[in-house]
Amino acid sequence: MLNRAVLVGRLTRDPELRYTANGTAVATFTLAVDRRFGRGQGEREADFIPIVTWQKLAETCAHYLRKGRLVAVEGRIQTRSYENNEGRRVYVTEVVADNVQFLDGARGQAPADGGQPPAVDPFQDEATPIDLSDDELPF
Amino acid sequence: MLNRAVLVGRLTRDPELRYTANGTAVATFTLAVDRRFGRGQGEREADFIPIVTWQKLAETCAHYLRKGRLVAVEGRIQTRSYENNEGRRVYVTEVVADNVQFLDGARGQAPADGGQPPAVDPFQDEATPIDLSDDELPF
Amino acid sequence: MLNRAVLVGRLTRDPELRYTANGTAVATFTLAVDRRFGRGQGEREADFIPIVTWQKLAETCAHYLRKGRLVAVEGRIQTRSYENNEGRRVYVTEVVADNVQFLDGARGQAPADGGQPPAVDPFQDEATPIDLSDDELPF
Amino acid sequence: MLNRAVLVGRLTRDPELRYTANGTAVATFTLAVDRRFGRGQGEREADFIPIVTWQKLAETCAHYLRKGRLVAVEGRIQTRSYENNEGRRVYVTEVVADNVQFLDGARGQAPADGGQPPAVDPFQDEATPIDLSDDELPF
DNA sequence: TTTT
DNA sequence: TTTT
Repeated sequence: MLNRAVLVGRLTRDPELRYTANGTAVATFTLAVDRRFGRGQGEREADFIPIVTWQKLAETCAHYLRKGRLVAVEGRIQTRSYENNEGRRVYVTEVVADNVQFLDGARGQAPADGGQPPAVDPFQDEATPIDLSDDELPF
Repeated sequence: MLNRAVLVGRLTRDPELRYTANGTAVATFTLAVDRRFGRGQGEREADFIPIVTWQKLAETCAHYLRKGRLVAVEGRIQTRSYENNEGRRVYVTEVVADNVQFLDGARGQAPADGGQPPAVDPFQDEATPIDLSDDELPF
Repeated sequence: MLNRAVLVGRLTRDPELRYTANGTAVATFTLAVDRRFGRGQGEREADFIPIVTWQKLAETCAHYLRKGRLVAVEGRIQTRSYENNEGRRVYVTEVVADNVQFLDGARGQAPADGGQPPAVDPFQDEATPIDLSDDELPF
Repeated sequence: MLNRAVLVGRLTRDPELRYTANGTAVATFTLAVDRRFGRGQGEREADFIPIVTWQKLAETCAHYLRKGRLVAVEGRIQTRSYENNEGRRVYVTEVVADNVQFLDGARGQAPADGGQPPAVDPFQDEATPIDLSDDELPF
């Protein structure tokens, strides 16, 4: 009915880019979101939140983001389960991002994949949300 | 740095109320958040999102909410891991709610626990977020 | 860069439906969002937040919503200014909604405009956000 | 019932710090939130969103923030009206922030007010929301 | 298994 | 393991 998450944090590692069986790009990364607490707010901990992006946004993230970069992420919380290689059902909760903003201003840095920029303008504001529910995630 | 989730959905079952070693109330439940998709939006699926609440808000939720009730939940996404009874490390992602709004208007219904209302006014707007990071979750 | 508002509240009156010079539908209404405060949370006040919706979502809102209905609204905060009929510049801040969820379950009620349902399925989840920035708002 | 705004943008000028009749600190500033649109996302515009903060958070913002700084702001949308100096009723919509994150990493920069840091640790995560509804805003 |  |  309504499902929205907004996060600001840093990538714990470079994004991973894969493709589904029918060729749709999927990028995944983990966001470390710091949290302060305790009287005086001196203590610090982080939540590590798994992010998934699709299509052009996935390719943009894979191309421009890398470990340590600061980003804002908007999306919805998704739950899914899959059978792991030991035959166990594993439950996953992650954020499916439809908007990723680069907050570091590091456009001049070398891209994470060392390669060519994707054909589309990477600095777009919004992903085009298309029905991908039939896609089998490759992980 | 910034971590906010906002959800509207229905409880999949009555909340569970427990207490930590040092007596803090914790209530947990799962929210079914419907999602429509496909051309014509005819298809429907749900995300099932685990919710945790603490203290007075936990007792209020346990007392007034039950399976099927419509609520709005605000909180932050948290990740944690624990050792399960087979000695495996299990990773959990859930929403720690600091605001739960009852949207059904079913205040006159029998409470989920059939008992006495909690001492505090249940229709408060915001939980008082206190540092509970040392608390060992009983699950 | 990132601009998201999420609201749950009730319409203060029936939505108003208008059309821009080039025929785009625009619906406006005001949302009363209750807030509790004070020790004991006994006191209650409301914020009255102006909402704008466009296109199909506008027609759906105008057709199905009416004064008093409970809705969840997602969108971005927008500021604009215009010259009023006394020649003064007036500044307006409002929420441009791209998702409106009907929370009352009053699908069987008479529609606000007493007429035919719009051709599209009204119970869609997401508006199709199209560039309307050149449209001159008729108010 | 539920009222949450999340913004990332830049200050259009240094914050203004004032005090209410009974000595409560209030800081105000405007956030420019860029938006991209059009095919290719080449066009760019901004929403200019008025922000209000109270108490310690107000003093922290006034002390550390200045024009151009990038921040994330969380809060609720508030509407109020007041009589201006011409005797007209003016309606204002603004975001009352309870969390402001500094995203520039410019902790070493000279503070906006050129003075002493406030006594409290400025890098706290959350404002302590206290009932200030009786306070008369000095503007 | 985690980022600054 | 899921709600209307």
